[in-house]
Amino acid sequence: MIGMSESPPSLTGSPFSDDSDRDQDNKDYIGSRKRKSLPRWTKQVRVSPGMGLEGPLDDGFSWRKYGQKDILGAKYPRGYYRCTHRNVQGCLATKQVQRSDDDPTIFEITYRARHTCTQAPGHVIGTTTTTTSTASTDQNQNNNNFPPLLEQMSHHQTHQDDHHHNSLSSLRSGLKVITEGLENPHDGQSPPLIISSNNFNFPTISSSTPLPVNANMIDAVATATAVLRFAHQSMVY
DNA sequence: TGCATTTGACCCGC
DNA sequence: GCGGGTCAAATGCA
Repeated sequence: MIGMSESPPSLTGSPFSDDSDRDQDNKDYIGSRKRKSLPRWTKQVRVSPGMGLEGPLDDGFSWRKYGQKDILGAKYPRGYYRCTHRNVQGCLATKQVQRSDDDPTIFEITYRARHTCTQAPGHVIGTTTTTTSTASTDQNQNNNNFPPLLEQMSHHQTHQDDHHHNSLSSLRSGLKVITEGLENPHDGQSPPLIISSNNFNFPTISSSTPLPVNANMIDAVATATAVLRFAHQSMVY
């Protein structure tokens, strides 16, 4: 599977170390429910008001909700999702969806562990939903592929403007992908990078253009596509 | 009937 | 002890 052949973020440098602990020792994990500090990364997704968005944002993967909790100090409950293929393929990817208190149109999505399933996120390239990484609790080196260089990608994608679908243009107007957490790779001081419709171009699925993509870009493209798919679905609804 | 969601309880880390 | 994260039974839905 493209993009998943690589090792998921690991703290120890040993591929799958974090997840495999839980995976191969799954019984122990279930029995003890011992939590380990998994690598995580966060992205914020802004949606247009009135889109009727609730619950998990469709990032191209199939998520199954397994819990919801009211978080202290948070206005909205936090939803807990895991990969639908967890049982079948042992995919340990999980995500948490927290609606922003300040701006209900912003959803903060925290991903933990990467998909090890073979599920295609509705896109031929990329299998992760990673757009931005915060590696909030763990070392940054976990994220071999994170954070995706959105700016780089944006610049690259700029050359593909001609391929944009007109029908998608309107959708983009209300979307933003906001990075947070880690310092800006350029200056380390900049505020979160905001990718909006003005400076972010979504790739086309059918594009056969051989892109000199790297892993970061693949992740970023996958996420961008996922967000776009969500917007499209919301529009359909 | 099978799968997804809800929700209270349980467990762990701080 | 508290709060966050997960489990699992109950429930809903197609």
